[in-house]
Amino acid sequence: MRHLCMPHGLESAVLPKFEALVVAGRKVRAGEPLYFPGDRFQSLYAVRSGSLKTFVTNREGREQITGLRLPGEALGLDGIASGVHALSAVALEDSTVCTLPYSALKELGRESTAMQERLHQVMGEQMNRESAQMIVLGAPAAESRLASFLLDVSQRNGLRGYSQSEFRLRLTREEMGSYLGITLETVSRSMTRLRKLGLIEVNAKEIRITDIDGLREVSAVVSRKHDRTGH
Amino acid sequence: MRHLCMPHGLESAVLPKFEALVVAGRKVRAGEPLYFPGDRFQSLYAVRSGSLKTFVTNREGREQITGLRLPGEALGLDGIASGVHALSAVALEDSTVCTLPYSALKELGRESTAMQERLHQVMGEQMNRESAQMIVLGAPAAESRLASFLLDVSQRNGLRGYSQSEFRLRLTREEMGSYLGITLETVSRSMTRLRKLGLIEVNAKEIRITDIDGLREVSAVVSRKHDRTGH
DNA sequence: CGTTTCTTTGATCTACTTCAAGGGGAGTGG
DNA sequence: CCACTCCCCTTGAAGTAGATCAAAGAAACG
Repeated sequence: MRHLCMPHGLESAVLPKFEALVVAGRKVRAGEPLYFPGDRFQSLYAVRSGSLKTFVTNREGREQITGLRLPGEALGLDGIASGVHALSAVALEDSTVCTLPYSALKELGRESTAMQERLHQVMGEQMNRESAQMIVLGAPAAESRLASFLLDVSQRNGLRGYSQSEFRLRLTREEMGSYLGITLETVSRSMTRLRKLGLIEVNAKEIRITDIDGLREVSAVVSRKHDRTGH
Repeated sequence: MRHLCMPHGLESAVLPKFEALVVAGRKVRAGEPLYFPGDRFQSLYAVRSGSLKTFVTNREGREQITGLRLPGEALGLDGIASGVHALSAVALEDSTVCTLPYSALKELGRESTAMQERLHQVMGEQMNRESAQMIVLGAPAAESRLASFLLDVSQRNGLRGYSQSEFRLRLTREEMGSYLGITLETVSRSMTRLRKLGLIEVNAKEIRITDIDGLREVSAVVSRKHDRTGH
């Protein structure tokens, strides 16, 4: 469990203190919120089991998905800037999260360089993940967006020791579409096309990647040429 | 100048130390890089004058713009996670930046709570800015993307005491398009449409917002209905 | 099991891309 | 100071990927 709450790079000296800090895992049922926009930011979370989505809801009530959090990943950073959460976080299935009170985290950061660095690193990763997503959204076509997304999930699964080639994606087609900037129908059709290309197998939410290199190729295709930069 | 290098919320006690830390402003000529992907991450930067773009270049040499940095804004965070910069940063015009060595920044953070919080805040703002951009890219149509972008720049200008209604945008149409996920032609056409709606005046790179509320309306329009969420 | 929600697939429509061509504006060199 | 060049921007015309509308099948859930 400590494993999932703040995995890499912590020197053993701080570990006991760190563990004392972690509030016992909290359960979040499928469909239930972990936090809402406007909630006071008090803690970071780490997903221990299950998965959650983050999103904003606009005036018209449209849900724009901004992220998917898998086991071992951090959650809640969106509150750091203003002290108030900017996003909604809702469980996609029955899940558990560790709670890391921010005040204690800050204190530990002042005591231990490694702890401070680890915290910065987590934030930095979050930033980089978001720019990467901007890149996906910025240019290419629907099919390659979906391919990028599947590769991303696969890779993140692998990072924590789960299967890279087979996983269950709890997002609906509509949620994926929202995340990828396309409609649910286009998600569905792209899924079918990838399946017919022999790159993946799909069984409802169960995804199996059968040709990861092929998928990488699709994800790299810049079908919107968009591209007279010529550098 | 201290003003632009780390403005809000620093208690006076740390200020002298902080100022000692800031390496004298560095000049970057129009078109010149501040850093490249792969460069070792050693410092954060704050734009003092001018403006810069950040971007990644993909295999095919396409430049995908990920951000625009105006005076008073932080730059370089993309290196925190891995110790190596992930993006390119290039000046759009003759600019100056302050250099804030990261190691010293960390140290100061350990000494002063305010300093630590300020650093976290800067990172948090960066994250939130990026999710906001994902939202722009995720759903609506070209015209509202452009409107959102202009409003964003306007608001950021206002935040630092510059004019909210009139500014010079050094990005080319192609760069804006890349940032917004549309082609340069569509940027141009959308610009024309906003002009004909009486919302902005355009003179090459000079932008004047004449009807900010109208612009807000356009930015909120969800023309791709995309939207059967019905929450 | 029946009801609701999600997914797939088809048919049409449209906004944006692509291709193309002309018109500045800024900088450079004569 | 003009002429030349290089970019960048604008606008037009045509093609297309993806949105929208629609309907039926498949899971999920109580």
